[in-house]
Amino acid sequence: MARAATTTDAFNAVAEPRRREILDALSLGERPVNELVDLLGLAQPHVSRHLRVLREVGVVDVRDEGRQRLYRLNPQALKPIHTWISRYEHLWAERFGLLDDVLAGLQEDTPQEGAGQ
Amino acid sequence: MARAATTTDAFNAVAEPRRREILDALSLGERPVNELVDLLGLAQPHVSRHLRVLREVGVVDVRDEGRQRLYRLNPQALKPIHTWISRYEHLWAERFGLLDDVLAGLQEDTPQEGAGQ
DNA sequence: GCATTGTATATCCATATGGATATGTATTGG
DNA sequence: CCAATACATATCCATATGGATATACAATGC
Repeated sequence: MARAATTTDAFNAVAEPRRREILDALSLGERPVNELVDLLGLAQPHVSRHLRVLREVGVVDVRDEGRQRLYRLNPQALKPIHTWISRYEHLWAERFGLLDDVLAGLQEDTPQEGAGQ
Repeated sequence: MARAATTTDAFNAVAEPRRREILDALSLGERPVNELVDLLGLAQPHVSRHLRVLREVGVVDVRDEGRQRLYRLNPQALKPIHTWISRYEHLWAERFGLLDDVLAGLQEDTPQEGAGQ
């Protein structure tokens, strides 16, 4: 079996930097393909293809406006990524590691200092 | 040009579900390859290969212990993912969209209600 | 030293990628 | 109806994936 398709899920879709750039651009508001082409400096067919991938995983939506197609971010579809990665967030917090939290919970009176690296 | 290598960055590395499973397992503590093989139900060479990818992007570290190799999570390397995705977090919060925040900032006295999806 | 255990590496293979380019389709204007 | 604009789709191609399997290497025990 080969590598999972980019259209499998949001994780695979946003692994491509260009597609993240597209999402970043769309986070500022709806945009036609044209503008994205300019912003990314890619050929139009490439941008259209990237948009297709993003659409297939539900990360963007489209709307027809005359002969333009306005793409719009659908942030809900990014939620699983955030949910997953958030599990790890506390591990790189100021206080390093789990142990500090555990200890702090056990003896809640001892003042603490950030052991930030 | 083909798709970026899985070893290009953390984004590409964690696009593979099995590798996320490995990281989830390692978030509970250091583990030898053996245990990961059991946990994932994959063939040992596959697990070793996944671990290589994760190691190349710096998401895990290894330590030799006798004839075992103990893998350990290096959460720092996941930070870029969290940083990126966090840009979008507020978009799926209770209050939907940016506008609410902007308006709330401008007129800080008007009480607000959740404009739930 | 040799077998055993624990991992890593080296093939083989089907698949889909992403860039390039050409062309198809839809909307607007004359 | 034809040209122009705005996108989408259809190739072609090199590449590396991830699973399978066999094998190499390294440490331990006898």
